[in-house]
Amino acid sequence: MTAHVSPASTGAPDHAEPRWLDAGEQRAWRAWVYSAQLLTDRLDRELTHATGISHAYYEILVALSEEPERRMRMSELADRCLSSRSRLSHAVSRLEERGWVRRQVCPEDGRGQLAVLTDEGFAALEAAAPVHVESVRTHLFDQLSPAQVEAMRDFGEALLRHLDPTQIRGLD
Amino acid sequence: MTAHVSPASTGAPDHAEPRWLDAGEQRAWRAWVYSAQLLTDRLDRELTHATGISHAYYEILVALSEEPERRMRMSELADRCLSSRSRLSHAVSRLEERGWVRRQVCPEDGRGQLAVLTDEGFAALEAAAPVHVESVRTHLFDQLSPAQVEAMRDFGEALLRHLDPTQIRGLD
DNA sequence: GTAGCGTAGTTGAAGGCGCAACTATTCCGC
DNA sequence: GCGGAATAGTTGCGCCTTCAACTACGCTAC
Repeated sequence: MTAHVSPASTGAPDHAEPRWLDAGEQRAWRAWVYSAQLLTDRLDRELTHATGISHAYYEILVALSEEPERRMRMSELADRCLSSRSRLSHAVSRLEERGWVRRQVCPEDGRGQLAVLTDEGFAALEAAAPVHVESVRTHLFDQLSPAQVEAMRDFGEALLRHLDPTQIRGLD
Repeated sequence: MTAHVSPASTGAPDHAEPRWLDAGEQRAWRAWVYSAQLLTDRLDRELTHATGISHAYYEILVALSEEPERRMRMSELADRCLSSRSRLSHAVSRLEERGWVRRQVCPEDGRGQLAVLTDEGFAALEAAAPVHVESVRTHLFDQLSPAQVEAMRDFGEALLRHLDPTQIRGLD
């Protein structure tokens, strides 16, 4: 997967010999990729089928629901949801069609837009939340020892510090 | 994220009170979701931009390259790549257009198809592999202590046992 | 041998997403 | 206060993925 079309050369390197993975690393890597993909797929699928809300949309609703007035600037929301501006804009348009979010020009900045969670949107979120938490319990926490949960957190936070230091806050 | 539209009730449950996450679980969960998404996005992006091969396509090429004759039944390949049949079928069509894979009817079963990696496909994979392994090193292994790598493996394998026991083999 | 069922794989339509181009507004220096 | 650069957000297009319908072949029983 990361070391199969491999070495054989040890002579003059083009750009330095790639740092191939050894067997142990390979195994750890595959365990990570597979489990991450299977878990995200599973959670998304269960949520979508039970509630009609994809995980991506769910996260938007959650982010808005956590704000004081249930409203948020588009770009802040995009950052919070690890989404591109474009993607968020498309998504908010769909959520508007469902009547769960509406847009509102930002008073302080005429360029800006606020996404506002409607009561219907909040209700949809309330209905979906128990389904989601149950999936997360079943497929994640119930499968791990407390020590593994702790390891997962450390590990996740280590990656986060590298990949996006700004996201470290907000881990309530 | 999983416990914000929350309790307040403790009386007669509709279907039993949801098992909300406590603060520690919440934090571990968020660290996991964010890091998993950021890492997969980053790896996919770097690979795609540097080589024109998405991570999904890369995995198909890798799977084929690991087979004795660089060929594999479509459904087996789909399982190996955690892909639906449909998705794989579409993807193989695109890879055929690039001349990296070709289809071949399966001799033993007239219903079946074999996906075969061409020499051009193998060459493309050889070119992409060093880029990919470097990304994985930089964004994953370089950020973790040996103990964390081990924890990641245990943790990933625990989830795998639950989510898809058939994938446990193949972690070379 | 053929009816009926199960399996393998493909296809087309619909929706999600990234990218690049675009509009609208604000900020800054003068 | 005005011109140009920077910022906020949207939009259209194309690719990817899903879902459901479909074709084609194999298997079993009668």
